[in-house]
Amino acid sequence: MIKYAILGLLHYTEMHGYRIKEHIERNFGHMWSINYGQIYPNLKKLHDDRLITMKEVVVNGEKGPPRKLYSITDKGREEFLDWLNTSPEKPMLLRDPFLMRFVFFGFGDGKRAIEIIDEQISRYQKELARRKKNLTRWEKSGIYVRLIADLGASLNEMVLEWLKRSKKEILKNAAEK
Amino acid sequence: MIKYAILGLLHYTEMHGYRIKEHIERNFGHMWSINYGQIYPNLKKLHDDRLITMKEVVVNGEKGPPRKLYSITDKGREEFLDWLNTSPEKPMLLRDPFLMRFVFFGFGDGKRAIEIIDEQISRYQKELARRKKNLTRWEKSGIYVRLIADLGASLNEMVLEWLKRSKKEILKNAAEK
DNA sequence: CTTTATATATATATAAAGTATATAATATGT
DNA sequence: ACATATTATATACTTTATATATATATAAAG
Repeated sequence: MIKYAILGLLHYTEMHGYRIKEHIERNFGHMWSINYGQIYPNLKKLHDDRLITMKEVVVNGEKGPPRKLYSITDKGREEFLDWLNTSPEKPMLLRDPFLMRFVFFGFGDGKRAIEIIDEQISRYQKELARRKKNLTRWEKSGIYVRLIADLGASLNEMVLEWLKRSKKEILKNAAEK
Repeated sequence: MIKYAILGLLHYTEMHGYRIKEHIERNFGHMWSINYGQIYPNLKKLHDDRLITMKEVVVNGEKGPPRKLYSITDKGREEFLDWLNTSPEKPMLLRDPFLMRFVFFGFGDGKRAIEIIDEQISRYQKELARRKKNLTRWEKSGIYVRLIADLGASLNEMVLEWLKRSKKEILKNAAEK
């Protein structure tokens, strides 16, 4: 799927690997992260498959080694649009190290569980503040990107409320015993 | 992380691979799925590392080849609890093939986008109905498991509302042009 | 004016997660 | 007797994710 994320970005404009990472983190970094170890091998494969082309450029006054600018080809555009029109294969996947622990908190120390929940609450509070502040930034990026940003903020808010409610219930439950 | 999911389940009771998959899909299948290709290699590794023990049993009157019953060892219990007490490394990851397409819908055919959103709406409606019906089933499984089930249903409901709202906004937006 | 730190940029090795498929044993229906 | 479904394990392969190495240029510190 990373393949299509890259093709989608190159659909906007030509880019090099480093810039692609920046964009992904800035744009849909609400919900995921990406890694150079995923980007460069994918770029290589896309290039081998003739879905993108590459030109090496040195930009005067800019830091770092020469950049490899990739552009999407007609073949790439075609394959990207084919993918865009197919129905998504699988439903949402939520693999979260916190939730994973949460289901098993009954086996561990209740006090430590509350501590971890508190950490999570402050993490989500910071994140929500950051998102709400940035919501306006997406207004001009088109309706779909804006709606995704809305979803990100709503999800964040919902989970935060759930965390607070859970903490209360767990404490109440512990007090009753 | 699958390693710890398996250890967590074996913390309840001894199990064989096939049963582990059943349990994972039944218990936290709200949000993920798991695969034999992930379970058996993990069981092998856990056994090599002496975190679980194995005994092969043939249950009379039951179908299939002999089962390999795995139990958690003291060493396994220790490592599991250590993990449970550590702070979760990374925040929630949301890698969804639908959302992935959604951000790029601006590049594609608007009518097809609405079709895919409709598919998604009916998918989420069915799923939400199933979840709400099952919510009571978790009541007896302890507070943490119940709270996770609540979160699953809430997330489902929220995304469904977002899908409906998005559809309206997209149609309105298209009509204005 | 040199060394150190920092930002930019690419690349690769390894590990973990996920998909697809093969194999085997037994119960059950026809 | 034979096809079919269910239970169960196993492995090959692909994709995703982490960790780390390398190179270049600017900026800052001493």
